[in-house]
Amino acid sequence: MLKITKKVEYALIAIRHLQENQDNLVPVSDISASYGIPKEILAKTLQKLASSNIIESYKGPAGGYKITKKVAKITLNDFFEILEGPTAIMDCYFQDGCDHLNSCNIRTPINKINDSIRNLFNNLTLADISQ
Amino acid sequence: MLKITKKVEYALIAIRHLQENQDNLVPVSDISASYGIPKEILAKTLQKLASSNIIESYKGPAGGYKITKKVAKITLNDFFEILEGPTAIMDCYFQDGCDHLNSCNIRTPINKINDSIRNLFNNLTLADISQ
DNA sequence: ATATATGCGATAATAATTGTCGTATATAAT
DNA sequence: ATTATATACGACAATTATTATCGCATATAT
Ligand code: FES
Ligand code: FES
Repeated sequence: MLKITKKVEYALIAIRHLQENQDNLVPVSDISASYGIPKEILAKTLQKLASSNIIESYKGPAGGYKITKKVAKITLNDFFEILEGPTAIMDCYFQDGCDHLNSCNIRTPINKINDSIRNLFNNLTLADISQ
Repeated sequence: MLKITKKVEYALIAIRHLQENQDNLVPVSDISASYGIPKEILAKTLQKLASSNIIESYKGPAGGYKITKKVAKITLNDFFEILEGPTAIMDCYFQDGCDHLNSCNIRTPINKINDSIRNLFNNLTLADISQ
């Protein structure tokens, strides 16, 4: 439990790689080959990051991806939520219609813990992944 | 991603319930009925907690579970690890033989983040779940 | 034109989680 | 002694989430 997904892992690896190669356009195949990441899954992940303007994409030969300047300002929480939706250790942190809400005796403390975790991820940026 | 399991959710609900009923022995069926938790799965979870001496078990009629005094000192990290094994957002935090170790460019930052999360859970106890 | 690269939806394979069933053991009460 | 209640434990089934693959479309540099 409490695992990040491979999708996020791959994305973080890619972000760091792009940060270390800021001067070049890097195609997906380069990254997937370098780190042994399945190409298609990485491609779709980077597409999502591109549509969120975290990276820029260029099509065609000699095309690829490039990091944007704002990357250093993207928090880990934003990054996670772009790829995986709301960060919550239990669904009922966001979901309003929880069946057990009436009888539930742990909602408040769980939400506090969740706040702490979100706070942690809100105070880290993608720049912190490259150190 | 980053979800706790139902097993842990159920266990936390049970712990809080037992804390609120310290004077009685509470059978699994009471808790499972009160919160709509599948009985068998809760039973096995409480058995694990009993064998770790977090709660005490009494067999036979009028038997059930009872909280121990040391509960307030059990950290959430210990609790999680009893039920789900090592707390790690990625396997390679603990696992030594990661295939990607040579090429991996995010191990150090990921491990730092993991330390922060473990630190968070090490500074909360089961008593904090009952507030 | 052609080769290379991203963009996108559908679907398959795998793994993890969640839940069920059957049986054994202990014990209090009758 | 017998019965009813409760924990203890292992094997298995069902469900869900994650991970990976496939096919086709679009853009663009040469
Ligand atoms: S389980 Fe949803 S509110 Fe507690
Ligand atoms: S993926 Fe295992 S060390 Fe980075």
